[in-house]
Amino acid sequence: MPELPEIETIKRELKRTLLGKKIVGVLIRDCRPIQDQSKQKFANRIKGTRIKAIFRRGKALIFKLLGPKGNVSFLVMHLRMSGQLIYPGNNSKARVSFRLSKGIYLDFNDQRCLGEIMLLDDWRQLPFFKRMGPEPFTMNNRDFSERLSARNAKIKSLLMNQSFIAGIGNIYAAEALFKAKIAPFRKAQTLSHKEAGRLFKSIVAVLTAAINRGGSSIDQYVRSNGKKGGYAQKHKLYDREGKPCFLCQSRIKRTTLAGRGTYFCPRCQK
DNA sequence: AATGGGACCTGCGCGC
DNA sequence: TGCGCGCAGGTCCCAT
Repeated sequence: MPELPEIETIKRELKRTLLGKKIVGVLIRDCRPIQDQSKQKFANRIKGTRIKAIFRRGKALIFKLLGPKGNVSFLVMHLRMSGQLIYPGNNSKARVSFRLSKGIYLDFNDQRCLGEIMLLDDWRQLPFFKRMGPEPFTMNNRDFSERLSARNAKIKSLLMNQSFIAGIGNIYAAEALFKAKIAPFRKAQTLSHKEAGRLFKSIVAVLTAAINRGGSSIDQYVRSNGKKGGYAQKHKLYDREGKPCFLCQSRIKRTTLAGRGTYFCPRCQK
């Protein structure tokens, strides 16, 4: 799943339901999500730990765990394209089920099997996080514009580049560009200072609105309670090829950019 | 260093 | 009905 708003939604929900809970055991039905160590080692290490904190970095969800001997470890999850985290879980086919006390499970489902689960002593040492760019909500307009002006890539590719800015994927890149009225295939450095500022504001606005509605449920994404997020109904572009633009009635176009489906309004976005 | 294309997976919808 | 193809919210690896 998904992008920053979806992971942020799950994080907020799981903080309410899981903080302080103990992981009694883990059921690994499919070991593919866990690749950095053996199933057995993973299970032994996680057993008996307590969830002390839950936070998000980019599109990754991170649990801070405290072991019985006071040792700290971090459970890092990336849902990639089709991962789901469900609590309380009820799926006997979940790839991984974390057993909490009273026999209640946290399920990790993942249809396409691209997701990842890692147990680490220090999440910050992971190369994935070391090269990750700033969070949109801690960045300011000036940083964004300055970094943008140094780049030659097409603006949509750059927004989806996690080392440039963290958390934005195909849907929110498209929606933010529409709101800012900037065409996705423009080269980043051709954006005026004013356009860059408008784009940054649009990113923050779109991500915030999506979080407020619990994310975009397209295909697999659901909230941790299994219910759909409400932002897909608010999409102005995504999956609307051939339909009229809400602003100018022109037909929304779809093209491929950097290997990804890319929607835009040929009239509104310049 | 930065950029773009293909690979990794499974399953769905479409056209023939 | 059935098959093959293209497509899907992400990221890594590799060639340029």
